[in-house]
Amino acid sequence: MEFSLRRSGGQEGDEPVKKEKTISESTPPAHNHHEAPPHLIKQDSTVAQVPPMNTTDRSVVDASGAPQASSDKKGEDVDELESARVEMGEVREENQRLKMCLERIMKEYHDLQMQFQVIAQQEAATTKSCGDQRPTNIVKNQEAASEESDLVSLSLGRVPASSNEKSKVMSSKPSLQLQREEEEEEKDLALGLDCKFETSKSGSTTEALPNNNGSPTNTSELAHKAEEAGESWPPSKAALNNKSPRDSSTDQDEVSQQNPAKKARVCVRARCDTPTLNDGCQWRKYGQKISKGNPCPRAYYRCTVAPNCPVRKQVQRCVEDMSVLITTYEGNHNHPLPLSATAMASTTAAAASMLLSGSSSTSNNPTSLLPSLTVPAATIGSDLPGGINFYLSDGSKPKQFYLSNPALSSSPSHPTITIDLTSNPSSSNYFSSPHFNRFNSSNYNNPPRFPSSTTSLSFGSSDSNTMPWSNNNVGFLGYNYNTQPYNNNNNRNILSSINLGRQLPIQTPPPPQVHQNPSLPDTIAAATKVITADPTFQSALAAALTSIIGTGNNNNNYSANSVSGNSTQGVGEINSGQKINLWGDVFAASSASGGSASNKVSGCGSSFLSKTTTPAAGTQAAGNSGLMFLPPSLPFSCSNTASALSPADNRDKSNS
DNA sequence: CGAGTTTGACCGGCGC
DNA sequence: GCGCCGGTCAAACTCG
Repeated sequence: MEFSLRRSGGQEGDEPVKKEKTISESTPPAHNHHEAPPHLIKQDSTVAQVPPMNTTDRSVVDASGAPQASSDKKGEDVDELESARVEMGEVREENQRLKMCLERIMKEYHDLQMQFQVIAQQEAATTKSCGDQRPTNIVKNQEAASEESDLVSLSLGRVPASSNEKSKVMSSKPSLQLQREEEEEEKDLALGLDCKFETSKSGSTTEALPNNNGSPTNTSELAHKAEEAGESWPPSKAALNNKSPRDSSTDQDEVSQQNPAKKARVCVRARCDTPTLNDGCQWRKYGQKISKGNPCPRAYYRCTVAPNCPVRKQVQRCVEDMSVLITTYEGNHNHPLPLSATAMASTTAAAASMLLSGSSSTSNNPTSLLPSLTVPAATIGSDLPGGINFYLSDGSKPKQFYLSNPALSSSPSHPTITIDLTSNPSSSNYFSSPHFNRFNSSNYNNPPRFPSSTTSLSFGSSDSNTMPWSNNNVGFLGYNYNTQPYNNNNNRNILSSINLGRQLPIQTPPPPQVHQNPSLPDTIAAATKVITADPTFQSALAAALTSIIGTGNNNNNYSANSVSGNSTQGVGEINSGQKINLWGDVFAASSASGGSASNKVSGCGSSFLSKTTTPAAGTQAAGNSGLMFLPPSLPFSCSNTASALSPADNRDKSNS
């Protein structure tokens, strides 16, 4: 609770965060000590360090104040003093327990880090022994290992030291200093998600990729690219501020040349009866137009949280289903986000990053534009549609969203990734439904450029019946390349049927239990391996997943666990699915404090999309695979406060 | 009165 | 070169 409040305060800016941190470190509320569950390691650790002083101070005050009180209150003061001493003793005991707990966790963290280094070294040695036959793979393995160590930063915007440095620091620093450092990281986290893709500064990932032209390929650079793209969005704005619109000289030209694939967009489709999705941000409408092919007007909004925020969004009703609201986000926020906005912002940022990573790291091959889902050339022209289809189900309430293949974008200058939250139950045969073609295009008004090329990634229940395109019953996670070169047997194992885009050779042996209908735990475990193989995809996936199911119940164990903000060390390092876990934690924490703000209007977000996996299912998922499926509720809701864009509101301007 | 919205005009990219 | 269209601007307007 208190952690969330501090994070919330952190949204106001850097200085308030620092001040609040300082205050919190020096004089934490005494009651916090009792409210915090024991597993809130960091929070408790902070408290554990200081409260003795606090309580001591209080006892001092009592002791010093008592003699000065009137004599008729002396007995009362003595009683208070006694009770305070008892309480102080209890607090000290609890502090000791918390200290021990912290030390134990730190030790475990350190041990795990050492083990990881050993494994990484062994793996590197093994791959080196293979010679230079497949340097790309080796490099990618190392990169994967490196990135794995940077999962936290990739997910949460931390900029940690390398694992070695970190371990050194961890082992050498006093616990209090360590905690302060961790809180600094928390502050970084709280300061927004703009830097969430910043990775280790070791630079190991950049040189690792053999890829091409020096174009950025790792997540960090891609994110930077996305950010640059976002910030470079308002050329006219910049022109207005600095120069005449016609004076499009050096700077912008350079930027545009350096970012040919700029203006990535993330399109969110959600069923919503209210004019706009309340995604937590503040938006100002600056225009409205009728777009071709859709009688519903398209409204243009810009983010007003910060004066110069480049983020824009477009809101438009779906022409085929007026209940579906299509919100397209473009650009990255350059300011701390309200907690209620972090989920959507991180989702879109991750998706945009994913998008740009592909478009920037590859050539003109449209099918390779999908960064983490590189389509084998053989799939071009196949009958499979392109895109990532996330299909979440608790067995009875399937949720589905679709990340269109940006390579299929009909507007190359605006690669778009679509997150479909409409969860259309009628689209049981999703790819064959009329909706698909609509989603498949980056602009649903336009036909897809490559309607027949396809990749698909599906997340669904183990019930294959709920996975319309799953033709080999891969179960919980299916990602099928029927034409994948090394996947001649679709039923071989899940890894062989999944390619997360790097064309990695199958590094891990098939899961021990491989059969046509793998049991759910096995499938989840396999899926986890696959997911964890690609940090970029993890980010996008985790963000998207948590956007749907990762927030909501503020009084659950998940959010409480997330409050620590440091679960990466307690859980993430152990769990191969730490990234998703982290995102879930973040969003849970986010919703815990900011949900009330964003949910002041109950709209489609909660009413339509709050179908959930049961806590038990989430627990099972977390336990088996590290995928912490948090109790759901969408981080955004529909807002009635925004300007109307209802189907009836067709005061269409025909001003073009 | 300030913030936000509406709406006609304008601009630039793109296809023909 | 021209027209279409998406996107943005900015004055007028509305609202609290």
